[in-house]
Formats: sequence, structure tokens, C-alpha cells
Amino acid sequence: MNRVFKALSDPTRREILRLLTMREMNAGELAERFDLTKPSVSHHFAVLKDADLVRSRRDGQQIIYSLNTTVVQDVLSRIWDMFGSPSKPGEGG
Amino acid sequence: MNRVFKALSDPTRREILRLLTMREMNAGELAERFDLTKPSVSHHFAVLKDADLVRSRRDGQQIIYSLNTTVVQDVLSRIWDMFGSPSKPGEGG
DNA sequence: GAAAGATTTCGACGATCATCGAAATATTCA
DNA sequence: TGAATATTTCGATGATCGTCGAAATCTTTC
Repeated sequence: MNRVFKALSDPTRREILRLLTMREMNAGELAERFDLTKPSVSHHFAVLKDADLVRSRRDGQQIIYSLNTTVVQDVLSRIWDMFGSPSKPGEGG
Repeated sequence: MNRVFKALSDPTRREILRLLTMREMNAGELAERFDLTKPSVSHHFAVLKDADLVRSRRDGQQIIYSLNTTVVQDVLSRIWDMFGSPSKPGEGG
């Protein structure tokens, strides 16, 4: 769970995730969207994969990235459970 | 929004937030729960306050921390909107 | 097999971050 | 006013992080 929060702590990676909610994209296509070198963007892919938030598959020369939908949903549920229903003081928590 | 994610990226701070969902606590009470010096824990309070996730008020010699419930709820909603309903490829997003 | 294209790995560098001990600030109580 | 308690601020330090250019890996095509 810590890797997930670390992964989400960088704006570039959050933007990658947001783009992938639209449709899957290959590495070069994603890299074009950022003012970063390809090695830098590739590093962000690795962090997101390590957190299990995205998946990748090869299609010819290209690597196609997609959102790991089930994990993202599960993670969001956990976060919600952790902070989403705080009992107010005096409400009996 | 970036400050929020940065704030959430540290396990100690997430634990502070989790504890505060139970009930409000003063600084010393919270600090006892961690194997950290008081200056370190105090630093985490500052980060959480800067992200507007917690509030503090003074009661005599003590500073009482509580979850900023409305902001936490709002933040979670935003995160959910950002990643919560990803359209699968071919589903027409 | 060699050239070309897409992507990642490597090694390094500067910035940011979590942590600490010491000192400073704020409040209470005698 | 001065001692005691609670908490934060300051200054420093080691670790982690995002970034880069160069080199390596993998695939396709000729």
C-alpha cells in the first residue's frame, strides 16, 4: 500500500494515470505529453508498474500501457475505508 | 492538491490521520504512538496542516489536533472522480 | 546479419525529505 | 517573576527521488 501512495505522490504519474483512464497508450505516445526525456517518463512507468497500478504488454516494437482497473478500484476503496467515514467527536467512534 | 498527495505519501502521516478518524488527540498523545522524536512528529503535523487535512487548536498547554473532515471528504471525492470510474477500452469513454 | 526504431537500464547529479538534538516559544502554576 | 510542562522552530545530516545523457535491449525490416 505504501508503494501506491508513493506512486501517487508525483504529478507526472497522476497525469499518466489520468490519461490511461481514457484509453490505453503506448510509451512514446505518453512520453510526448510531457516535457521530460523518455528515460524519465520510463522511470515513472516503472514506479506505476511496481505499485501494480498499470500493466504493460508488448505489441511489436511498442509497449502498450493500460490502467490496472481492478487494482485501482480496490485501492480507492481501501483509501475510502481508511479516511472516508470519520466519526465526529462525541458521535461514538 | 499536490500537497495532499505529498502529505499522504508518508506512512507516519497516514497513521496520524487514521488515529484522528477515531477521535481528536493532543500532540503529545499522538507523538507517543510513534518511535520518533517530538520534533519529527511535529514536522508531520505541519505537513498535514499545510495540506489542510488536519486542524489544530490550543487548549491550555496542549495543542489538540483533529481531522479536517470536510476537506478529507472532498479530497477523497476528487480522487475517486479522477480514477474511480475508468472506462475500459472499447467501452466508449 | 545489419540498420533503424522504440523503450529501458545505467550511472550520476541536484533537490527534496524525514529525522535528530538543541534551542526557542507559549502556557500554567506557585 | 520563575520553574515546569508542552510543543515548535532551527540547523544539520543522511536517504530518497526526479531528472538527464549515454549505452543497452528488443523488435522489425531490408
